Amino acid sequence: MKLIVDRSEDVPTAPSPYQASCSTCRLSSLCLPLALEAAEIDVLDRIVQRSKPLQKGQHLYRESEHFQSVFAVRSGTLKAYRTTDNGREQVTGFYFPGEILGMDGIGNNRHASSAKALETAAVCEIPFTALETLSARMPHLQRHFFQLMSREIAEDQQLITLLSKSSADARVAALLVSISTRNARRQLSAIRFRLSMSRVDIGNYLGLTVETVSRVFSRMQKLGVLRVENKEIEILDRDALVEMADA
Amino acid sequence: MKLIVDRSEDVPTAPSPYQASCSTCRLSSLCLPLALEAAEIDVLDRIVQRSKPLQKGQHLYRESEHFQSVFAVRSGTLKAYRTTDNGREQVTGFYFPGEILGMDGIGNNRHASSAKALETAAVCEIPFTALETLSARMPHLQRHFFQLMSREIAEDQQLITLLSKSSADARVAALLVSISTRNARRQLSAIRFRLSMSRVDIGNYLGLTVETVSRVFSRMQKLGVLRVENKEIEILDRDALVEMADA
DNA sequence: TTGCCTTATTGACGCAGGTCAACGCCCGCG
DNA sequence: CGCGGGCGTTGACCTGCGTCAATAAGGCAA
Repeated sequence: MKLIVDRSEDVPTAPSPYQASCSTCRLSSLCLPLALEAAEIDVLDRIVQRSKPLQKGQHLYRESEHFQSVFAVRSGTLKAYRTTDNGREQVTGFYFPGEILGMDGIGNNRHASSAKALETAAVCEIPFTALETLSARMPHLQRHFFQLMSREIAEDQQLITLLSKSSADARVAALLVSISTRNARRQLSAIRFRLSMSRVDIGNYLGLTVETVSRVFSRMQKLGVLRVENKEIEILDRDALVEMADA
Repeated sequence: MKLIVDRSEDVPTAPSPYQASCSTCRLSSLCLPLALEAAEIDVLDRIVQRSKPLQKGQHLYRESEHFQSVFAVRSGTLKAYRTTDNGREQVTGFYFPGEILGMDGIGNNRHASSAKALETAAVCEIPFTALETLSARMPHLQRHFFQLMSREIAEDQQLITLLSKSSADARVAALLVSISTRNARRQLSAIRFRLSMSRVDIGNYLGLTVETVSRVFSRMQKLGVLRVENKEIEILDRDALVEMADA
């Protein structure tokens, strides 16, 4: 039996300065530095590790691997997923620049999910023990990290609600609205964007089959709510979409 | 328009020592004190507030109320739920003795859900700012609280998987297994217990209708997996139940 | 105890979305 | 440039669960 996980396709953790610092990062207003003062950011900066970008399909970490760090997305998109006992996959989230992933691993020192790049992606690695030490010294940071985790809980609960109650149309609409909103926060277009995830991933995340996702897209296009061209999405009627999202 | 929330049925927060201390609490091995040393427990003890028990149906807190504290269940059961934009209710969790609730409110200083007693219940209130201050001084406590939040995330993700992929049978089976396991941790019977929640709550939590829940119970009884008598449940074949839970 | 009201069970029926199958279209690779 | 394999779309059919309705069984008040 093979005890060593094959990491040949995974990213090396060798330190190498792919980007200057948190203080010059244009995502600092979304990411961990939020709510920190300049001096504090510098301290945080010293524990953050930047490594070479992940290629599409590469894993950042895998379920049940030893947990060591949380990660901030710098560019690109990642998906988190877990494998169920009966071998199926469940996508638990998509992560865009400025967002933090890996927090589900703190609970018992093992990653509770796997994370994989959906396209070329760069991340910042934040060693957790260092973050803990720093948090004890910097109340702002401690507070902020508690908040980030709490928000992850609240967002998961929203997804639970979506999966528990909503129609296929509502689920797809909710995802599109969510992506649109998150794009806006990053100063990107809220009405025109490229889906970095496949239809399979979307369906998996939303608890639908690929066919249903496809049909919903077609239907929304026919209704004049969306324009869909492969992975390119244009939202033509955002209000209608928001409406559909809680129907 | 009424700006003051009606709290007439809610619990008063007046301090009154309904129970001695964390160090004598028989739940200390499940709850916040876990992983703390005796001296540390005493410090924690001083910030915990114990108030008079909640009656069945009473709210502990309500969605969008100002967030101030997290709570540990001492006895009884509570349910957490949120109200969707279109007015429906979504049960997001059940909380048994030794478990912590309210952590979803940290993110933006408002409770993201409401919590209501399903039967007479006693809770310990842990003011969050005090907990933060203490955490900065006691690394064990900080670590433990990070872990608790992380586990809540991981559990929500499990529920997401359940709702996204599983049949009605699997959902009900998974809930029963979960309750059974949590009972065992509290040294209670893992095979015979009373459901403190209604069929409506179960259905709501699992994304099913009352009728379906009822039918699943009947079916499982016919198969000899369960014995159901109103709220009393006896698990006759735990292995079969576990099997069903991931089918 | 009686009576009322809420909760649970059971049956008949319909439909949203899953399943299966066929086909077209990107896109990466030789 | 042409070929092959994954990805996406569409259609036809099927089924698990929701919906509606009727009845039973608790449980609490008086």
